[in-house]
Amino acid sequence: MALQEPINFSNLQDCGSCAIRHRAVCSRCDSDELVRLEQMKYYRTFQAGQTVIWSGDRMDFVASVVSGIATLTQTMEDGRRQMVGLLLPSDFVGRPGRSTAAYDVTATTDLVMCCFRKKPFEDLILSTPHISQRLLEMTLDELDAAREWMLLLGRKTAREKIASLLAIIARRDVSLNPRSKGPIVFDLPLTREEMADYLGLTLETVSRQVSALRRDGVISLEGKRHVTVNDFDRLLEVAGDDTDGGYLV
Amino acid sequence: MALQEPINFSNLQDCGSCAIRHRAVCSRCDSDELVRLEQMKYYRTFQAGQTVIWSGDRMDFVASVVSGIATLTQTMEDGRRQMVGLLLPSDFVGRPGRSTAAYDVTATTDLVMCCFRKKPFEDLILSTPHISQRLLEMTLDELDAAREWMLLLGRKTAREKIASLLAIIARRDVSLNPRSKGPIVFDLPLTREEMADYLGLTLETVSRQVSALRRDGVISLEGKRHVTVNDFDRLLEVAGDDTDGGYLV
DNA sequence: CTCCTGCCTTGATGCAGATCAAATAGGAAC
DNA sequence: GTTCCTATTTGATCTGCATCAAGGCAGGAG
Repeated sequence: MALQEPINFSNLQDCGSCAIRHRAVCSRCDSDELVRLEQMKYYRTFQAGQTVIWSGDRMDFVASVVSGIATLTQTMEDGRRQMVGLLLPSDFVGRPGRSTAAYDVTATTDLVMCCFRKKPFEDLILSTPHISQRLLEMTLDELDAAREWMLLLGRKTAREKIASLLAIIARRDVSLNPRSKGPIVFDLPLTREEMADYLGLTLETVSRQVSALRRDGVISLEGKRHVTVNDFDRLLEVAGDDTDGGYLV
Repeated sequence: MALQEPINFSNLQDCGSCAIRHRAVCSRCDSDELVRLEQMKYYRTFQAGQTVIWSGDRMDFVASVVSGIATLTQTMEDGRRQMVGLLLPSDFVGRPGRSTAAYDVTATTDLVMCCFRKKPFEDLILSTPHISQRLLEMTLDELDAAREWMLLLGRKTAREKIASLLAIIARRDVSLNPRSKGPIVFDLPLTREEMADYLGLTLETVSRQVSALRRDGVISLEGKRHVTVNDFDRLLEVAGDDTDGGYLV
């Protein structure tokens, strides 16, 4: 098909060559099941900063993040905000059997999502254990992550919170671009304010604690976003995590 | 069988007459599926305060809470504790496909659990969509609850936290013993320290804030555990929750 | 009855992180 | 280059909750 056109995600991409094929909700599907999924899927793109959907809005799709990063946040009436999820490529958005969004979903970077029309998707998972089993597995992983975050929010100090967040991002980065040796280097995908919303802090405290970790030699910074983790074990220690659990996954 | 013996849960109870039959992981099962479940199930009882399992221990069962209340807690090396889940009757414990416990599970009251041997249960859910679909639904509910708790832990004040906890317990109590009118009355199922571990506070702060809510007339206390909610809307307001979402569910 | 013991309350004080305020640093538009 | 504009840093001060420290109270054992 129209190969010379500027890329339009609407119909171009087939599941077989999808970058998240082996990790997303569809990872267990056989080719028949993929055919059915392709019939109900469409791509949507968002620019960094755009809102994907507001909490309470009608939501007639579920989706997988294909590329980019999105956030889930809750907001209180007086404006206090808490980020409750960070969605990375292959993560799933939405809930079968629910008609409205429970959280604000925002594109933190440019974002591509693979959306499935909700009704057909709901019908499909009733007949396709491969999808619902994978979805169960992913949901259980998210529940574990949420509970780990509860420990962070309830009991960790600001310094430990920052170190924990950096450790999580560093881990993810290593798993995506494995480099055999040398310090871990990455760009922060979040602003100071977004970090604050994730960690239950103010942006000033985030800034101060990042500076403190730099002063103490745990990390180095070039510009505001580019981070070098000089000693990952040291970072984990500062994060208050069990050091023995610190394998890079 | 031996009807005159003191009650032994091992073989006595059949699923058909089970109190949580319609809410637990088995709620969608047909009678064939129940027969298979019965073959792999056994009951265990715990006294208030007993530990069901320690984080990291081998866990060769999954289970439903039949009666009583259990807690899930995480502990850091230095002893800081955060409760990450409160398990009520019909709630599910354990994770298919995982061999060790991820959290400490403790009986807060006397507790009866309906345990399923893990390997047979895992085999069963592969062939029984009724169970895995119900489990998915319950896991998604828990994820929502965890995320609501993240907002509480990250952004609410001590006063709001206490009010939120009381509101949750009050809601649950109303849904279990609906009384058409009058103030909501219940016994706290948690000690001040357990409340503190749930809310990310110290027990002293919990005690002070409970006293403050009593002083302000939001609640009344008889003894340390018996609570009367004088005005539920007022309680929700203090909790910082959307008042319009305050229907009793 | 008294003496524990576990749970809870209350008071005094300290400090981590919030809040208020200002300065600085990069980009983008021009 | 200059001028905005936004993100970030840094400083000064305040405050909510933690921490440290005494009791109080109810229930069980003797």
